[in-house]
Amino acid sequence: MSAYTPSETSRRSGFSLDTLRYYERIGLLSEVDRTPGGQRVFSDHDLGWLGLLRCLRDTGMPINQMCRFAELARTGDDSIADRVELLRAHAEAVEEQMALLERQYGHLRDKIRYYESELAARS
Amino acid sequence: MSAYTPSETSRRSGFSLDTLRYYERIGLLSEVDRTPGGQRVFSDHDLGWLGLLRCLRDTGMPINQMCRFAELARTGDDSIADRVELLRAHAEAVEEQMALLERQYGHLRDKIRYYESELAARS
DNA sequence: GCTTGACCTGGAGCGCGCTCCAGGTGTCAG
DNA sequence: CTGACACCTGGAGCGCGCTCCAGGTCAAGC
Repeated sequence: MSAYTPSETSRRSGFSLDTLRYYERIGLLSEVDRTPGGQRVFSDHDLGWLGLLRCLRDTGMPINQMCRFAELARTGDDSIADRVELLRAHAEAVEEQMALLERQYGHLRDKIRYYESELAARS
Repeated sequence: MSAYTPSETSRRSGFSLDTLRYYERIGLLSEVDRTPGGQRVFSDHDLGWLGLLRCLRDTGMPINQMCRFAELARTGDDSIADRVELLRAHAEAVEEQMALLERQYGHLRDKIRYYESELAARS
């Protein structure tokens, strides 16, 4: 169980220092350990959790939904069923998002091809 | 060359009335035709352009980049090379976005599977 | 002990992309 | 002609997700 400074945690998680503090403030990150002097000390467990948060953020989950997830996680094992349900719903949303993205990416490629042919015709 | 009311244009494009007006205001949508009384009349050409805007928005292009694209489009055929370059750069960004999304979707599925096994073990 | 740089807090501010509002005008069916 | 409803303008406001700031404290190397 290693200990990490705030800046190292920032580097490893990809969240800025301000964002880490913000996440703690809004309850996304619960009660990080402190030195006697009050500076934060992050654990491997915190880093793991941050990794999950990053995954959720990158897949577009809004903050308030992540807060609900965090809240469930704090209530212990009894909430696992609820958590898995939340994640499944999110996974479905992500699937739709990917489908839309791919469809629009196709249109984008079509448009590029069209412009390229215009370009060729003009030269 | 059909004509469309604002509300019909909204319905067809998926942009709200306010958004259509906003887009015109910031130059994303240039000089929409008007009735003698001053109400907007959208053309097939406008709808086509809105379709492109939708494609760009759905793939995450920021507004200011779309404005630059619109500006190029207004300058005529000479800007086609610049436009295609802009679109190609964007397409690359979209590819990265899709790759990240798929990677994180994988992690999400892993997490769900992990929770499910926890759930099974507890029952 | 002193310096330096990382870190602390509470709170204000920001950039984005709309969205809403008030107060007025246009259009069209009956 | 009238009523009802769609639409107009300029400008303010909002929700999100951070980000920045001032003014101070802590920790570690010399």
